[in-house]
This record gives sequence, C-alpha cells and structure tokens, in this order.
Amino acid sequence: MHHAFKDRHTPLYTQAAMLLRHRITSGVWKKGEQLPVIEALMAEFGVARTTIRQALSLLEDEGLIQRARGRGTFVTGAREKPSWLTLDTSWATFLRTLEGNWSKLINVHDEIGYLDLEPGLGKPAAAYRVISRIHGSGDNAYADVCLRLDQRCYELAPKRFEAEFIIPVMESLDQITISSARQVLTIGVADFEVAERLEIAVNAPVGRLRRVLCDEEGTAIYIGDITYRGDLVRLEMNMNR
Amino acid sequence: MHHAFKDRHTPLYTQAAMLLRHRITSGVWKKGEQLPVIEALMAEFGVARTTIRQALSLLEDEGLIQRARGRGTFVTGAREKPSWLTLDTSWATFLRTLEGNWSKLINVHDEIGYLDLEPGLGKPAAAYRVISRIHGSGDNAYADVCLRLDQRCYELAPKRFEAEFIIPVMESLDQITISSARQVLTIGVADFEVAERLEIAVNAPVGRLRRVLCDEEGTAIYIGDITYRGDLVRLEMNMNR
DNA sequence: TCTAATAGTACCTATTATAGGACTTTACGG
DNA sequence: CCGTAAAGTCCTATAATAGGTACTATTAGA
Repeated sequence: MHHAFKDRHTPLYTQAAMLLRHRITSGVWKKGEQLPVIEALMAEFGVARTTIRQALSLLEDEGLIQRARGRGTFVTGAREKPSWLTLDTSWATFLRTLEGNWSKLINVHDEIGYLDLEPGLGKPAAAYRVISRIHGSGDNAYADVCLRLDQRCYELAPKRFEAEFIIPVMESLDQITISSARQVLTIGVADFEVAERLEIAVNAPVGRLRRVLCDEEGTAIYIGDITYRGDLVRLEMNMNR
Repeated sequence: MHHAFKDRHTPLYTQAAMLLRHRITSGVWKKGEQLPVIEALMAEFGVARTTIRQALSLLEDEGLIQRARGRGTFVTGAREKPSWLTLDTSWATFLRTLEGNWSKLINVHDEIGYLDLEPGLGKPAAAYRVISRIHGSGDNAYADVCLRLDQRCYELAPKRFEAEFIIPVMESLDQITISSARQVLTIGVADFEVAERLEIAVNAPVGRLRRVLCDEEGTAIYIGDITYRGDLVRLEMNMNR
C-alpha cells in the first residue's frame, strides 16, 4: 500500500487515479510516453490489478491516457482546456472586460438594516436594493452574483440597473461618485445553489470575491458578492508599483 | 434517492462532509451554533440518515462539531482555524504583509531554457535559479512556492535570496529594477505534492498565483508560482481607480 | 509462425458503503 | 411526569470496492 494512500474515506482506485493524474500533469510522464505496466504499478502501489485498472479507466475517460492491449498504456495529454476567461481587477480594464458578456437577472428585493460588512471596507447604507444575477460569456455562466446597491443610487436609474452591468451604469451617472473600491477574494467550494446556477459540481472549487465601492463619506454604496467558477475564470492583477 | 453530489468515485458521505466542513470553516455556521437536524440535512442533501451521520462523524473526529443526543449537533471550533491571513496584492502593502511570516527552503536548482511563459507576461531569461519554498505564518504553512529568479539577479546576493523573502531583497538591490509586475490567479485543488507540503487534503481548494516581474527590457527576472491554501488565505485587492 | 509483452476478461470471495425503516435513548421545558 | 425534539441503534437488502487467480486476446518483433 503506497504511503500516499492514507485517506480512508476515498476509494483506493480514486486515490491511485489522483496520483497517476498528478504524475502526468506535472510532467513526470510526457505525452506519448508509456506508463509502467499494470504489474509494475500493482507492485509500486501495493494494490490489486482491479484497483489499477479502475484508476486507469478513470484517466482514460478523461482522455489523459489511452490503453492498448498487447502494447501498453500511453499518455495522450491533458484534455484541451477551454481557454480561460480572464477578468482584470484593475478599474480601467475591468470595465472593458465586461463588454461582450451577458447577464441574467435572477431576483430583486429590498433590504433594510444590512450590517454584515467588515470594518475597514466601509459603513453600510440605510437601505439596499439586492440584485441576484448570473454573469456569462458565450455559452457559459461564469459567475453567480449577489449585489447590494444603495437604494438611493438604485432610484436614479432603476430600469438600467436591472438590465445592465451595475458598475458601468454607476460610472455613467453624474450623481454617483465612487471614491474607493476594495475587493477581498477567498477560495472555497460550490454549495448547492451556486452549483446549480453555474452548472458545476457541488464541492467544485470556486473563488469568492467581495467587492465594496464607497462614496466620499465612506458609505458602501455597492456591495457585491461574486462567486467565480474555478474551472473557467482567472483573475489578472497588476501590482501597480 | 436523487442527490446533487456528482462525483461517482468518492463516497457520498465524504462529499457531504466536505461541504459541511466548508460551511463551518467559511463562517456560514458560527462557533456555538446548531447545525440543522439530521432530518433536515437528509432532505437538503438528498441522502440517507446513515450518510449524514457518517459525514458528521468525520467532522466530529476532526473536532469541528460536537453531537449531543436529544439536543442537536453544534459547531465547536475546537480545531478553530486561525483568522484569515490577508495578503494584499498592491505593491506597497504587499511587502508589508510579508513581515512576520516565515519561509522554509525545500529545494534549489538551476534551469536553462525555460519557455513556459505566456506571451504578454514577459520574455524568459536565459537561465533561472529555481527556488522551492513553503511560506508560513505562526504555526501554519499557507503557501507552496516555486519561483524562478533570473540567474543574473541571483548572483548579486545568493545567500540573501536563499534565506529571505525574494522580493524585498530584489527591492533592496540597486542593480535590480522592477519595471512591471503582473499576477494571474486561478482556482483549483491541491494535488498530492502540495497537499503534503501544506498539510491539507488532496483536492482541497487552493488559489494558484503566477507572478511575473519584468525589468525594463521586458525580461521576466522573477516568475513565481504560488499555491495558497483556500482555508487560510484571502487576498485583498484595491481597484485603484 | 512463434514468442514475449501486455492489457482484457471472467469468476469468486470478502468487506464496505449506501439506503430505508423502525425503534430506543437522551435532553429539556412545561 | 409528560410531551417534544433530536440523536443513536439496529436490522435488512443492495451496490460498490478490493483482492486473488486464471485464462484469453492483441500486438510487435524475430
């Protein structure tokens, strides 16, 4: 039994597949190269033929390998990943990356007395308009969005705020001044609701971004909670020295 | 029974435990709070009592919850995580957030002919010094780092580069000019190697940051590949409008 | 054609995971 | 003490996992 297979709550064949996958994706075995024969893997991992074959079957289903009776098992390469959707986090380019994307409204309601805002990010407004949406690009939903827009801002252009991307609209309105913009990213997994909305697996890795825009008085006029699909989205950051 | 867990190669109870664990560690359920009763979880997750109880048993073994017959199941936080480690991605504050953290050298070697650099991020240098490290804060390793430092820079202060955080050293050397700094963040899961180094579960969600620092000629004098623990680290970004 | 290499198949046994249902035990408040 | 809330236990049945053994089929090279 290979020392790495220590998780008693995951099947051996799943763990073996993980280790084999890692060796392929990390470059230990190159494309076109033959994997060790089943007998060798059995010996190395200390598991039965069944276990190795099940692991290899998983990898073949993913397109990482191809098995050939009489010849061996060969690395075919990682399945081609769809190209990343890159979202920039600098203000100027961020607005530009929204162009060409679509947005679908899920739900809108009012909220009074929202207090769940971390000190240092801003102070809550008296009332918010809560807008739930999905953002997408092409065929894919890439983000689940729940945002709070200060009711006073919302009332300046309600129809636009429900039909367009929020921040460009805010930018276009003279009565709204965005004085600071901060974001905090955490990394977690998709719960049931997000999984369904973004059409990903429960427990799939996601990025969670809280974005807070404040006016001159330090009032949070926009609080966005955005969940990005880890398999589709990458974030680009300029360090601006 | 219809349930939402899609991974056919991981037991349901393991997947359920993963989701429950995430809800606790991400703050959905606070310390002292009662979890929904078993019947409610059965209904929400679409699984049997046995499956829920097995998932809860895992979490109890980890000290995350305590189960009490007749009363309910409560978040104990006995294995409470240190509060979020916040890393800022703006240059000035980024350097400051490194203070107080520790670094452990894993491996150092030379590399010639590195080409795996995406156009737009910079052009590769002729030779790099590859430094593998773990970064930590207090008792916890929070990042697995594999960085490439242009050999010419490395030779300016080899002992310092192997003992200290790289970027502050680069900043302190007059002969090195950092002209641009870009970062790209993706979200994925920990593979075998990272899991072992950071002492997290294989497949735990992680953030992967590629950071590229270029000199005036556009040569990538530093290429850092940093894997952050999703359960410990959050990244703060200023939008700099 | 033959041999060696290698994966695939078949069959069996044993254990674990999963699921459903019913009943028991414990805790707490009135 | 009683009723309600909630976890714990037990039983049955099916499916999944894992290991072991032996034989078959395919491929490539001499």
